[in-house]
Amino acid sequence: MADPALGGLYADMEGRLGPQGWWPAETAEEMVIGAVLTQAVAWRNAERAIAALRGAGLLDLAALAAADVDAVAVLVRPAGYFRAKARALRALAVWISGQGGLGALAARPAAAVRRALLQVRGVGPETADAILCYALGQPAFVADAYARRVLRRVGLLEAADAGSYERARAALAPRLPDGADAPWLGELHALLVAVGKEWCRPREPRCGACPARTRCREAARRTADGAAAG
DNA sequence: ACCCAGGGTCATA
DNA sequence: TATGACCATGGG
Repeated sequence: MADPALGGLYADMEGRLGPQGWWPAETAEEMVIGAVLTQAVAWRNAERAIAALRGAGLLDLAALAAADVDAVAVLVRPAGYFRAKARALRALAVWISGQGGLGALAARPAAAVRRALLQVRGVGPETADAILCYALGQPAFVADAYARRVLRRVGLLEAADAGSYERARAALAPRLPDGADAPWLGELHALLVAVGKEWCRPREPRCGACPARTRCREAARRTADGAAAG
């Protein structure tokens, strides 16, 4: 059943932080490309790779599907893991093109599309959910590390559920508010990331909700606690 | 010289 | 199912 606290948390974060404008991409295809490039890397670095692809005329799926993997690898090098990401971009572009493009995928059942996305090498659960939510308009929640950390901190996720992506996703799915659509879930995720970024920083007093050696800032903690109370 | 960042794969138990 | 090694660049 729906958990009213999730809606309250959303409202409070939105009121404090305002619209986050995710996903920062000009087109749905660019969003898909960015989803791969930002894996385990600061968004700043993904942006450099995106700019390089744009400069080479490779910022669309049809072009990537036909491009040489090694040439793509050189371009996306600033995003790290460049060989793996070049291969993933090509595999994803080939698959999506073969399915008739993003428009055709958006019209298919989300669960089936998710399973298929996970078969693409280089696409894991988080990337798949991000694509579903931000590029395909499906009501998918991205239960990434920031979201899990913040939701656990504010008491909306048990520690055991916050430990892994799939556990968190399974625990949250039935509690999403009725009518939680893609724009709402996308904004919820963006807000959770914003709070998480502000909340946990290096070289601050230790925070139990953070990864080892990560420390938290007191002011941001009040923001999160306030959001939990609201 | 570390530690971290908008993950995922693969081998292993 | 769940760990651990590995992938690689850029910023603090």
